[in-house]
Amino acid sequence: MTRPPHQRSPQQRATQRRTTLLQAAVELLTEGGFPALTHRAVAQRAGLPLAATTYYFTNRDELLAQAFSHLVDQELATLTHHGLPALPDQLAHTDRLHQLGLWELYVHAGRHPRLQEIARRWSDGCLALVADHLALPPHHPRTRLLYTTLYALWLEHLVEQRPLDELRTLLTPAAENASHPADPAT
Amino acid sequence: MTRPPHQRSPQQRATQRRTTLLQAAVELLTEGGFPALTHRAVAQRAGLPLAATTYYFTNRDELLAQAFSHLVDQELATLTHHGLPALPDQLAHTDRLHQLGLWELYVHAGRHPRLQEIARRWSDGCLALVADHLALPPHHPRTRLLYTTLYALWLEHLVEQRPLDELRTLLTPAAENASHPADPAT
DNA sequence: TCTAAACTGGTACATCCGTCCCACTTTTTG
DNA sequence: CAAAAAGTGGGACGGATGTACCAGTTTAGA
Repeated sequence: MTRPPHQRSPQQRATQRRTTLLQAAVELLTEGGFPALTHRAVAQRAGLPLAATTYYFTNRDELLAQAFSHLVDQELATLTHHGLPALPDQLAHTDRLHQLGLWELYVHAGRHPRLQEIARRWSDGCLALVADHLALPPHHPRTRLLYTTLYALWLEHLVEQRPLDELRTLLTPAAENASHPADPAT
Repeated sequence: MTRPPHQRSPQQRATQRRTTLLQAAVELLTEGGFPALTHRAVAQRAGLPLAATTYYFTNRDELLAQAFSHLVDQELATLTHHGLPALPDQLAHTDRLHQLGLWELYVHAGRHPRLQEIARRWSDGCLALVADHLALPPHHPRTRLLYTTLYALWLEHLVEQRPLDELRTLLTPAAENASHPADPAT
């Protein structure tokens, strides 16, 4: 036991510092939006000196990109773990700003080609999730239809804080019928 | 001729200055995103002194909110003038960043209650446009369905720069059938 | 063991930002 | 016509930010 028990080797300590910084960046980003992502804030939240942020990430843009990637990975993992039908409950219970941060980054990617590939990974992951739910290939029209509807209702809920009823009914087994509005009632 | 010909009365000059500043703010916002909206940049683009921005708008937030409102008005007017079916061509031809700026502001509104009502005006306007296109009430399931699909495909195109084919087929008259994937082919 | 590389952390710098202040002119009001 | 109000423009202030620098330490490879 020549080392403190909570850190193995120095390069392991280094990579742990990296992820600590990344996690801090993600939290700040989701809590306060883009302006909250400053080197100083990240360092303080991670309990590390300011210079650590510039040492592990060349740019603020770099930090942003990697935080985005990190967030996408996390969110996609959570989503696949809980399954699509649990999405409405998750939206209702987990922090709204957390979800919002992800979508802010997604839209932000429209201006930065570097981020675009990450944005595509996010939407591809969501589409795959829907395909899995329907047991259909991703390119199938019905998969696409449910995907786009989900996409829109999700974001609309986050931004405008509208009720989730529509989304809920879409994801119940009866959605098979609901997504075919062939019945011209009213 | 006691006045220069290009300005009538002083309060007319004042309101014109207001709108000039607002227009400059909208342009900067759509060209460079949020960080581009600074008092100095707005003043410079409008050809006015820096203090004019703080004179006509108490806050940067005020300026942002009014610019957002201005942009929504503009865009909604253009959209209703050209009609929904022209949307894909418009998306393909007009500046992508311009459209993107609007959606950035829309998502940004999720964090600022003051902006939320403007965001709702935007989405309500879009929904009304779709309802008009289909000659159905806004609450009709089919209206909602086309609206959400449009919403998602539009934003996906802007952010990820994916082709617009899907959107195009949705808005052709044949969309009546395309939006009912009742045919379980494949 | 010795040297080059990686890592650490404190600090300094130049820049840009929002906002305030103040002198000055023009317009409206009583 | 006088005085109050609104409009105008130049400049300054305090604060925050990204990033560079550098002295010191620790680790890895010869």
